[in-house]
Amino acid sequence: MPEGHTIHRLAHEYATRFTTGTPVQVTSPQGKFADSAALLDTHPLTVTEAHGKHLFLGFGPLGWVHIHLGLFGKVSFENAPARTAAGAAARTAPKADTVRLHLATPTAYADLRGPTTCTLITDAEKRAVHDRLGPDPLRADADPDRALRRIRASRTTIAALLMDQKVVAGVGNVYRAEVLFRHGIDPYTPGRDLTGAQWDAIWHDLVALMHEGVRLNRIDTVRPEHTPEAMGRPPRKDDHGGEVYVYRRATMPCHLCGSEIRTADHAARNLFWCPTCQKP
DNA sequence: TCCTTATGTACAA
DNA sequence: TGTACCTAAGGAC
Repeated sequence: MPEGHTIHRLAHEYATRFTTGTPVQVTSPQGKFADSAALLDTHPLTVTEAHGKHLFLGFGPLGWVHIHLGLFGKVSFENAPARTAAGAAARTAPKADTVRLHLATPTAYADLRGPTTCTLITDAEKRAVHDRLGPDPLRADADPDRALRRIRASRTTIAALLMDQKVVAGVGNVYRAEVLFRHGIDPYTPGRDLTGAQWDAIWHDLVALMHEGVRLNRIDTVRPEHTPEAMGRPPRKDDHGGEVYVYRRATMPCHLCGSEIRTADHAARNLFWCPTCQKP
């Protein structure tokens, strides 16, 4: 389940295994990508790229596979030959195959499941995707001033603006909640009231946090002085792994001030914040 | 075994 | 603002 760090890591993982000049076997066991898979089958993958939560697999003149994981999408990699369909069927329950995109070489394979987008697109269509995305803290070409101009022109809350991929690309619900906590910013602050210094701090923190996310393959936002070891509290027992300040900690005490962490439905997502540490 | 939930987005009204 | 879509894990029974 992905925020931008996941997608950048996937771009790197696909590249490591498949941009080797070796022809790649491309199939769609689940069927929804079958026609395009047939077109790409046995061609080499030449380059991969990520912008925000969008992933692009380049097949040279044949175009790009545009992937968006949505809320549930996942990719699994194996550094081993793929089992044959017959072998796989013998080993698994007679449940429908959910693999939308299967890439395979003699030494590795990758299975994509549950994406909201997996389509073959042209260079022009890819450009259009980039054009509607804001700066990505994980890309070297990102211009944070572009984001600030949109933020300062908006009455929408900074919480909602951070999730708007036209404003900033790659930030999701966890980084949004955590970066606002780390800078003591009330999530309901209107964009136009955010100071340049606040945005500067948010942006540079996102760059650092998200690079760390790519490296660890995990969202970890707690400063060294606030870790469970440093503060003598039990580590987080949770499926997401990383240590966080507020994300999914509703009703639990704030690590810094002890106040109950609050949650609210905000623009169709769950927002989490500390009412004491994040004052207007 | 069923139900809920989820790190997301697009589209309709 | 509500709804549709895609999958799998975890918890309640």
